[in-house]
Order: sequence, then C-alpha cells, then structure tokens
Amino acid sequence: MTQSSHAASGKVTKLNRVERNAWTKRRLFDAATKIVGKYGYAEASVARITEEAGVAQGTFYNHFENRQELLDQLLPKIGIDMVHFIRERTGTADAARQEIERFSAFFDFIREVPEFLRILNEAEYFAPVGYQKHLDNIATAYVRILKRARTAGAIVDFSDEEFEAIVHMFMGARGYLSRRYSYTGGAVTAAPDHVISAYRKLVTRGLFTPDKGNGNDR
Amino acid sequence: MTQSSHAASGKVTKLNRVERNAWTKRRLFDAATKIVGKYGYAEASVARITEEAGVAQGTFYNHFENRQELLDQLLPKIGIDMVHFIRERTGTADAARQEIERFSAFFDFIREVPEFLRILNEAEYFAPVGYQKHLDNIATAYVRILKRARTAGAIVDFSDEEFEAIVHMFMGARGYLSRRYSYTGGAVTAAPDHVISAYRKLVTRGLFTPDKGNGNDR
Amino acid sequence: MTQSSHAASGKVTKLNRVERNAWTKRRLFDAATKIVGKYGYAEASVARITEEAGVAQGTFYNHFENRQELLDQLLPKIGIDMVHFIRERTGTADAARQEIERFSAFFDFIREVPEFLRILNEAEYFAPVGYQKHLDNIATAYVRILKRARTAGAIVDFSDEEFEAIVHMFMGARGYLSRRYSYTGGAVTAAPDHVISAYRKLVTRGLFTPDKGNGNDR
Amino acid sequence: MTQSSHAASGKVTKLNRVERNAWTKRRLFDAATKIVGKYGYAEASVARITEEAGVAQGTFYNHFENRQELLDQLLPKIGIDMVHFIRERTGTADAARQEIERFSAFFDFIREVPEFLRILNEAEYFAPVGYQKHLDNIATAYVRILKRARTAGAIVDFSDEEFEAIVHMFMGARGYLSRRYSYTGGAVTAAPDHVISAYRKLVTRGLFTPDKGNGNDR
DNA sequence: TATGAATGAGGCTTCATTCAT
DNA sequence: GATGAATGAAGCCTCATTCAT
Repeated sequence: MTQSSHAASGKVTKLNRVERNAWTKRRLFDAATKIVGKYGYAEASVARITEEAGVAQGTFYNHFENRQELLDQLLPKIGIDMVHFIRERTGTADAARQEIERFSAFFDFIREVPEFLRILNEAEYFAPVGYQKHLDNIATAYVRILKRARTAGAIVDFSDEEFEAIVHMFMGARGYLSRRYSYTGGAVTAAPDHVISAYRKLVTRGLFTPDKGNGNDR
Repeated sequence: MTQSSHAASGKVTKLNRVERNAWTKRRLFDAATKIVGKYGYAEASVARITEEAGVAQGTFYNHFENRQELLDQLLPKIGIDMVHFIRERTGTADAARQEIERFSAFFDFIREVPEFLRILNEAEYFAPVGYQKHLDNIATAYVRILKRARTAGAIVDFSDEEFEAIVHMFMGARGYLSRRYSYTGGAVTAAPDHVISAYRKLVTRGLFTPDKGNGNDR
Repeated sequence: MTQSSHAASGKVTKLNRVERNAWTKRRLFDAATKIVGKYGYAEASVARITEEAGVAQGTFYNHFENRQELLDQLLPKIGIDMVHFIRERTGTADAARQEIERFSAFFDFIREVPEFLRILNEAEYFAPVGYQKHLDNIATAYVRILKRARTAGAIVDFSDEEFEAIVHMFMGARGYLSRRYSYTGGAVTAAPDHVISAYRKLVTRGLFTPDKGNGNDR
Repeated sequence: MTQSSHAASGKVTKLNRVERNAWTKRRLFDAATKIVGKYGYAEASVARITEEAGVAQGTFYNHFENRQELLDQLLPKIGIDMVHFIRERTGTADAARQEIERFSAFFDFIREVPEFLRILNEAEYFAPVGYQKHLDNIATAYVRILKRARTAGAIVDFSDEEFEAIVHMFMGARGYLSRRYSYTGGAVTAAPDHVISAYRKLVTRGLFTPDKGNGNDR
C-alpha cells in the first residue's frame, strides 16, 4: 500500500513522484483532521499526526513549514467542502425555505465530517489565521445570499450591516445547536425535528416577509 | 504584605489561618481567570498561574488536587457572576424588551470580564465538566424565563423542546456576535447599534407576539 | 552523597536549601567545563552536561535560563581563575623576567585546567558574549602591566595603541604554542625549554630595553 | 543554464560529463566556504550547503562520502591559496622587511577571503584532519624561510626547534590580531598602522639582526 | 501551609543520510 | 549523475507533579 493506491477505476496504480508527494501530504491532512477533531488542536502533536498518517515525524517537515502551517490550513479547507456540500443541497424554493434547507444541510454535513465542529470551534484560538479566513468566506457568501433575497423582496427592513450581524447569529446558533443536539453518546445524530421547527419559526417570522404565494410557515 | 490585606475599611488586617487559606485560593482563581482569558487553557500552565498569583508552584497543590480541578471550576464560577450581572440589568418592561436588555447586558458583562469569552469557548474541550455545568445553569434559567413569557401570552406557538433549541440559538448568537464585534484591536468595545437592532428585529418578530399595548418594534 | 557534601574540615554536612541549590549549580558548571573542554561547545548538549552532573535534564533549567546562558558564563569564570593563577606565580624581578614568568605560568595553568584552551578557542563563535568579556578582561590587565613597565623605563618607543596590538600578539602566541606543545597523546605536558627560550629571546629583545643591572638575555 | 557555463572566451560551452561533474563539486566547495565562513562548521548543514550551491541534497553524496569529508578538505584548499597569495606579495628586500610584507599580506588575504579566519579557527575542532594538514604546510614553509634567513646571516642565535616555536607564535599573533582588528561592524578592514608598526618593532628587534646595509627599523 | 528544586516525559524541530525514480 | 522525499535519532525546552525543608 505504501507504493500504490486504488485509482477511481479500482486498479492499483504505481504513483509517480509528484503523485506520491501529494498523496503523503493528503495523508497528513486527513490524519490531522481526524486527530484535531478527536483531541483538539492542543493535543494534536506532530507525533500523533504522523503516527496516524503512518509516516515518520521528519516527513511532516517535508510538507509543511511547521506544525502551525498545517493547522492553519485545516479549517479553510474543510470549510470549502462545507460550502459545496450545503450548496448542493439547497433547492430553488422561496428564500425562507432555502434558509431552512441550508440549516438542515449544515447538520447533515456535521454527520459527514464529525470533526468539523471541534476544528471550527477551537480554531479561533489555535489557528487564528485559518479561522479568520474561514469566517470571512462564510460571512461574505451568506450576506450575498441575504442581499439577493432582499432584492427579490423576500426580506425587507434590514440594512447591509444588520445582515452581517444576522449572519453571525445564524452561524453561532448552528454551532451551539449542533454541539447540543448532534452528539448522543459518541455517535453523531441528525438534528431533531423540534430544532428544525424552532429555527424555521424564528427565522421565517423574524427575517423573511410573509409570502402568500409560497405560503409562510403559519 | 504577604501576611495581610487591606480591608474595605482601609485598615491592614492580620488574617487568621482560615482566612489566609481562602485568600490564597482566591488569588489562584483570579490568576487563572486572567491567564486562561489571555492565553487559553492549553497555555495556562501551573507555573504561569502561580507566578501571576505570586505564590510558589508547590502551593498550588495545597489548594487543588491537580491543574484540571481548578480549570473545571473556572467557568461555572464566572458564569454565576454573569447571571447575576444580567439579572440586575433586566427591567420590568414587556418580555420582548427584557430579552433585548438581556442581550445588551451580555455585551456589557463581556466588557467587565473580557476573559469570559475565551474561557467559555474553550471550556467545552478543556474543562468539559465545568462546561456542561455552566450550560445547564444557563439553559435552565433561560428556558424558565421563556416559559413565563409564554404563560403571560408574550409567546405563543412554541413548545418546551423548541424553547430549549431557541435558547441554544440565542447563546450561540451571543457568542459569535461578541467575538466578532466586541474586540477592536486589543480593546473590548460596546456592541454596535446595528447589532442590537438586528437582534431586536429578529427576536421580537420571530419569537414574541405583537403586543399592541407596548407596541412591537415597528 | 546526594544529600551531603564533604566540607573542608572533612566532615559530612547536611546542606540547607540555599547551599544545596548552589551546589547543584556548581555541579552543572563543572560538568559543562569538562564536557566543553572535551567535546567542544557544539557537542555540549544539555543532555550530556546534566548526565555528567548527575541531575535530570529539567533541572538544568532551574539554574539557567537556557543552554547559552551557561555557555556564556563559562569562559569569563575560568578566565578569572587564570588571572589569579598567573598573578600568584609572578615574582618581583625585572619586567622582562616577569613577562617570562607569566608566559610559563600560562602553560602551568593549562596543565591545571586542560579544558581551558578549547573553551577559549571556540568561545569566539559559540559564546561570543563571554568571549568578548574575557578578552577585554585580559587585554586591559595586560596593557596596564606594559604601561607600568614603560613608566619604569623597561620599555621605550611603544605607544598605547601598539601595546594593545602587542598584547593580542602575546595572547595569540600563547594559544598556538600551547595547542602545539601542550598536548602529547591525550596527556597535557609542560612547555618544552626551547619554547620558553624562543619566547624569551623574541620578547626581551623585541619589547624590553637592555638592562645592564639585571643583565639582558644574552 | 544548468548545463553550461561561460568560458573565459565568453562563449557558452556545453560541458561534457567530466567537466560537469567537476563543476558541481566546485560549486559545493564554494558554497561550503561561504556557509562555514558565515555560520561556522556546526551550522554548516548539508541542507544549507546544497541550497547555497543550488543542487539537491542527494547530489552532495555523489561527490563526497559524507559531510565530514568535505569539511576536512576546506581549510587545506584555502590554505594553499593563502600561501600563493602571500608569496606573490613578498618582494626581494632584506629578510626583516620580507617578514613584514608577509604579515601585511596575511591581512590582505583576509580581506580577499573573509571566510578564512573562521574556517581556520574552528577547523582545529571540527575538521582536525584538515587542520593538522594545514598547520604542517604552513609551519614547514615558514621554518624553511627562517632557516634561509639564518644562513644569510639575518638571524643568529636561534635553533631549528626555536624556529618552530617562533613560527607558531607568529601564526597565533596573526590570528588574534586579525580577529581583533580586521572586523569593524560587518565589514573587513585593513590592519591599522599601529598594528603593523608594533609587529615590525617586535620582530625586527626580537628576531633579526641589525643590518646596517638595509637599515634596521631604528 | 508555603516553598521551590528536582524529575522525566513529551513537544517541536533539525539533521545526516538513504534510496527509488 | 541528479533529485528530493523519507527516515528516525537527537537537540532544546516546557510542563505537571512530587517532596524535603
């Protein structure tokens, strides 16, 4: 296995130098994700990460300048995966419904990548560069969505600045809810219905305008 | 000076054994608060804490079984201070307005105890026992408040379970907003008006019933 | 032995805390002297030094801020010993003879402290702070001696600046000679007669004025 | 460009296998000289040397058995350059004057190859094989010069053994003087006049016989 | 109870060398 | 011959905890 990998076709392929290099780096990334998700940044020692990746400690420094460099890349990388994941699961319904879909998709993503929450939550202090990058990514995209909804008339009476505040509320809410409701025992579970419904009520009434055509939530 | 303290009256007082004991423990607490707030749990070494407290490292272990024991007590202790602080600043207006007051008071508390946010945020992973305790404290009290509002007719159409979800959303929103808006440079600043107004709109429309008497937010 | 030491009187003495502290620091010093003398600064790892001293690695950092701090103190400390050693062995004969005595005494000192040469020689690069300190110590004292000789008429025709240059020549000469002639096999030996006589001729003729009373070297 | 070099004629020349081989080895030599001169042997890692040389780390081991082998060759190689350099700058005046010329030329060489001093000084411990080789080279040649002067009557009263001692004094003196006076800030400067004059007085009076024909230094 | 030196495990990083391409 | 990723030993330093005074 050290010299080969299973290509998409299922065939075992010899890797050339460049591929092998990328493969090792990828293993380190994946290992770090697993370790940070499980033990937190502070306990994510290079020794642990390399052991998980199945390479020598020295190998780490062929791929990253230092420990921090990897840690700083962790969140933005997964963050992008998250955005894609959610976008794919957002339909073409009215704006309020789409927001609920995004909310649900977030919880689905956490089930896919259970490490995400811890990585996100600790990043502010242990990977501040990556944290800021991630937050800007998300906030920018999210605010754009809200502005479009306003243009379409689905939201009124909120300024751009208020949108930014709203977006942070939404992100914070997701974080706390998922930490509270996503874990049962060691396993990661789906968000309960009453969480979805509470969010739906709060957001559709609080942010969006009643839309007779689509029917609001009441 | 190590054997005495300035009482409120301004007199220098000799402390007896019990008082001196409590005094040292208190110093360790305060030092830990400062250090964890500034450097995070992971960097809050016993050496740093005792240095900040002005006692020898060995002294630490006369007051706490080990490092973790102190860390676990940190958040619940400050959390109680926070509850008192907010309660004192909540008036007798209608339920929706009280919620806004609580929201504002939270930001005021952060300015009083700037270490709080970091202690709270990291505690989930570094002081899980204390974290759970704190969260239960807050959630229980908060849900009780919402139930009372429902009884009074200020909220309709939300179940108890949904209240719990709502409370987590609120707590998460506070956390993200304060991290985003409370710090400018190194200093801790008040929450901007548009943050307050965005919260007011979302919450009064989303959670509370329009109250003709008091006038809703529009 | 870890709890006691042989006092000058020969009695075994319990050490109090302060004494024990000083004793450990002294052991680290002595160990470092031995190790640097034998393996050079670059190979003088903290592990080696503490092993030689019979303490744990961590103990090192209770006594020195870091490895460099000890290394920087090494040369000046031994340098002072050297100055005392040589001074004690310098008689009251005429200036030229005193210079020869100092020269010989230098070689005697090296036999006493065989580590000195290597410590001195490498210090320029591995302990620059200590090196500069040592050089200034020696040069200042040496120039003062030459000035006195000039005042006494034993030297003429040399300026202060030239004295400084002369002193550096002398120090350099000692270093090279000792490295060439002091070691035979692993043992440290006395300077051969022809080295002494060559120095005597060069210096008495080259620096000092012929003194009929004392008879010059021819 | 890696496959060719600018010949003296100005034409770009394809190198054959042997030339290319020598060229790479030469680059490693030059890089090592620069690195050791700047950082010392201990910091002259293979990584640093190969980076400076612009080749891969592995390439190093195609040209040298190991790191030490290159280090041991460094000093003798430059030492030979030095001998040539000094010989070219020594005229046909009387013996005493020639000695002063050699002395001055040494300082000029250091300005040409500022790395030399550090390489020389550390070599004793980090490249002992090369160091001994170098010292023998120099001492032998130097003693031969002094013997010739004695044959010519410019020196009397010194035995062969004493010559050897004198030569070591001279070498040591040069080393210390150059370290003290050749560096100002980061730049390498010429030896001050008073250093030259002090050396001239000491040596012409101390070693050479007054020569009426050529005039001694007084 | 207070002290602070001693401990040794463990963390990050650098390094010389090897080897498959 | 050239490359550069992989290796694992070793270096410096920090840390939580213990214990004699």
